[in-house]
Amino acid sequence: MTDPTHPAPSHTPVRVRIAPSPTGPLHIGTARTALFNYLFARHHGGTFILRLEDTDGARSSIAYEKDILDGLHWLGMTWDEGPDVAGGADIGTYGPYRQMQRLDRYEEAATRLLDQGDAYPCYCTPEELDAERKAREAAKEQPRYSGRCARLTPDQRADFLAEGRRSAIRFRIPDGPIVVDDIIRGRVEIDGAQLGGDLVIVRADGNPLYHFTVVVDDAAMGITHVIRGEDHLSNTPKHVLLFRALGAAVPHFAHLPLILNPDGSKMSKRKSQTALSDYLAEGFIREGLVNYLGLLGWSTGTDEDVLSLQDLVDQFDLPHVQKGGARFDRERLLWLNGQWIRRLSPDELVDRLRPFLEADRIAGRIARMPSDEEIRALLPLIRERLPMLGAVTETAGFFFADQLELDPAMLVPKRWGPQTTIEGLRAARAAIARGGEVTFEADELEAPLRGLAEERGWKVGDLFMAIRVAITGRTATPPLFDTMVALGFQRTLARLDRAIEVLVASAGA
RNA sequence: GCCCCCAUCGUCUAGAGGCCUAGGACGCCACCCUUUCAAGGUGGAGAUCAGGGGUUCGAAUCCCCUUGGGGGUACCA
Repeated sequence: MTDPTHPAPSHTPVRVRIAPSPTGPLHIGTARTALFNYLFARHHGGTFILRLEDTDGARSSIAYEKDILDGLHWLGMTWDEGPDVAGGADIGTYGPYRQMQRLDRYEEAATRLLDQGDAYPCYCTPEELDAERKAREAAKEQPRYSGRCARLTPDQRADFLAEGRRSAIRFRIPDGPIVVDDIIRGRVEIDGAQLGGDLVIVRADGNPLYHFTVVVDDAAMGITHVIRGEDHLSNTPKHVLLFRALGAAVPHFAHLPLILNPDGSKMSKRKSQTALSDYLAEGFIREGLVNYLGLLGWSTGTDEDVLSLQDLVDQFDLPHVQKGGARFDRERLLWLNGQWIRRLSPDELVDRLRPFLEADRIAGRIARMPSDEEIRALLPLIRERLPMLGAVTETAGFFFADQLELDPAMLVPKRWGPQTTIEGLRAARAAIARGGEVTFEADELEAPLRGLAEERGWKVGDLFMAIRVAITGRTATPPLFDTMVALGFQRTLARLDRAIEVLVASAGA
């Protein structure tokens, strides 16, 4: 914390925010940015704020707002200020935390900039601007607003008004270097002349624009550290200028590396699964996702890689954030998810599995819904076979089937023919029945069946595989005897009988 | 086009001038365990630290150039 590249937040209480725009479902990148802000806030005992940037009325919706808030909560994050529930009331004293409810503040700030001469009304129409841009393009000049409205006389303004023109408001961007001291990237210097000319901060229809609202809000909410994606780095000089013009303290900036598609471009819906809810629906659990996201672009500097949210809070720091973009690696996420599924308590795992089984029951992928006790009993057989919760039916669905779909070809082990298989299954059935229901236990089943194979000169693997497919319909299953026990004496025998029937029928034909 | 950022195994990364004949993890390949599949264990392949110049007794680490990648450049956020 005394690192020189790490502005000591101990002096001023940390205030950070995540400012999602409810124009789509919670994006995995937004979730990570939120997480890093959250970790930073909690690590330093600061305040984590959620602000909704909903000024794009046409694209914003309460459904997306809900998706975003629910997703962040689901991951385990809580915020100290902002709306706690979608559409709900704000918590915190710097509110409101929805930009649509802060329009008066933007208006006030814009008026101030106008009065100070830092901003001016611009009467150019979109058509004029467009023509200007094209002309510059043709002349191979950089796109940049000419500034034609920057020095209008009162008379000229009156004329435009008389024409019925409405004005946007532009903020003056002076030429000259602007320095951004980024905690992650160091000193970044950009010339104001490269910023595209004076910036529109309020549209002709009166709606304030993003670059303006973020700054007004960050200033008003006392944000001390702006932690966001690298895609905002180039625009930061505009923000710095705005903070200064508004007479506000410029916050510290930390630009995070972007999450990339497998091909290395900025992560997009087109090339990747970006909605957090889609991961949730597949059965990724919060512990796995948080762990993975926390390590995308940041590391502890040690060899540990299975980390809980609390571990991340304890160890998080900005200087260890990577500068280069990070490709999203589903395999690694899957592995971490499996790690965390195995670490869940039995009760917890049953609770998390239940909705997936219910969904598959409704979808008709399993015939009946198992009880909690039944799921719990199966846990030792399936928990290390679940990379994600959604795999439960694939792994254990045969337990809850009324009748297995049996493929005669699959029933016959590679080295065996149909006749041998029928023989083997009949003999196995007899041996199991002979053992009786009382001693129907994994330990008691193995010896007689093994003995049977030896006696008949069969490879145990072949016999066991035939039985396995007969009672599960699959070649890959949990351990055979545990599976039989979980299935129960009667059902095991019934399934063996049916498999024999199926084989006899297909062999006879 | 212009501006900005970045550059260590396929991927995520450790590394802040000598501890590096570059470490860990995922994935991959073997082997062990084993009735299948997993899980677990052990071992292995895998990076001339993008390339080239400097600086230094010494560079993956500092500087410059080149190349490559990414981002930005709206009356979108």
